[in-house]
Amino acid sequence: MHTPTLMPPRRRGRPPKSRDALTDTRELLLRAGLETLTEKGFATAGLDEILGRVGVPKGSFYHYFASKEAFGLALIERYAHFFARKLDRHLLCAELTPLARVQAFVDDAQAGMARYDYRRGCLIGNLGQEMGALPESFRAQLQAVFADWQARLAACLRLAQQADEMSVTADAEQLAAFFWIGWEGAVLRAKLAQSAEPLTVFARFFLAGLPR
Amino acid sequence: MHTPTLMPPRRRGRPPKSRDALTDTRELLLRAGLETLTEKGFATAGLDEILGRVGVPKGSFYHYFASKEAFGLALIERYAHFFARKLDRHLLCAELTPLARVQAFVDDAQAGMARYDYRRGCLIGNLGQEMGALPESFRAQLQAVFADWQARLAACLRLAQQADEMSVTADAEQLAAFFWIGWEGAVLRAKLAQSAEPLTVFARFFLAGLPR
DNA sequence: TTTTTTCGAGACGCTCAGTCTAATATTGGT
DNA sequence: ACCAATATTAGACTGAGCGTCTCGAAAAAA
Repeated sequence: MHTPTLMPPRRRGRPPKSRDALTDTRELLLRAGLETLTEKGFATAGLDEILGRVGVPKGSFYHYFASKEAFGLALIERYAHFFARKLDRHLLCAELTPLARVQAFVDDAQAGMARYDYRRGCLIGNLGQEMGALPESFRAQLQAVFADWQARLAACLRLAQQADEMSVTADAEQLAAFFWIGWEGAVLRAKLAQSAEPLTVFARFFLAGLPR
Repeated sequence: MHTPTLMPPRRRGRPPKSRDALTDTRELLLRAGLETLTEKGFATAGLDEILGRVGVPKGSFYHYFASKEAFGLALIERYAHFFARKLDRHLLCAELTPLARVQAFVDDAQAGMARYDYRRGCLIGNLGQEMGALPESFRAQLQAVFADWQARLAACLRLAQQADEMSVTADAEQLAAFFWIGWEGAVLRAKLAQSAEPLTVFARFFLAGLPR
């Protein structure tokens, strides 16, 4: 069962102090977890699968994480952070008009999904869908992440209003909420259809529907 | 473990010919499966849980269904049928203008989610999200269901164009696609937030964004 | 009646997730 | 240089769920 796919055999005992990001076990686990959970979700993702992927034994896992639940919460945090950075990179890009920034984000996300053949979705969306079977502790976390994304997008939309790309009477906050509500649906459909079309369709009509 | 919750103890042996919908075992299983899968999804839903809920032993299950996968496919079919009827009830309602019919569907769905405290979502959306871990046979089925819903809504939107509620230059088919893409996201968020707000927000902006 | 068909009952094996304990290597203090 | 404390790996262990199988019982058909 253990097929340390491409990692060198791991050494026992307390490790030397210096660990780079490529050998740090905790780091490895988080990365592998992210990949697996974005593809399969929380409940379906087997520990053994994640472990096998990076050749880490179970003992190590439970050294770094108190439980699968704790692991999940750590992943949310990490993913939220990663995503917020990506969002900022686009939505704060001074070289583009505010609405062009939104489109830039969409293009980026699209490329991201294509890169993995539309097998991986959005961790937050995946887990949100699974709330029915997830520890209740996840709910607040996930909602907080959405609130954060919404705030970032709303700020960009307000800039769009200032730049006269959109009516100043519109409610930027609500529009941002609308975007993320629908976006998660688009990601889900893209996974199902194994195509970028749902993403482009959603983005196109979102932008087209914005009050002038 | 077996707590035949509220069903009478089932009788052994070949059953009499007449079975009403309340005692037919296959029917019972499908109903219970629908409840559980809309809450939890496919992978998470344990057979034992579904079985325990209606007091049906495993032997019966595997008498009626070749596998959990076959059961899932049967559920998709049944849910799609149920939903198509609901859709028609609203979208073909002659007493309302076409766009009012869309709103009527939204209101209905909203009430439906509230009835179960926002724990149950859309079976098709749930399974779609899980495709990464589902038998590939599900994919085509699920996409077909979405295509069907899209066609029904598109027809309604074309009526809206004829009734001059919406620009005749708009692409009704694409708009219908847009609706379902986002709607699934809204259902997902409603489950997460345990509130109808995502549904209303999505519907409001969808209708408001329609080209005049 | 006798035979055949239909279905319910639940034990069984297998796989796999998640937990826990023991073993092993490194560090830091003296 | 040694020893204690610490960090990490190794893998055994438990329990749950899926799918199978055999058997039992009752209605239907002959």
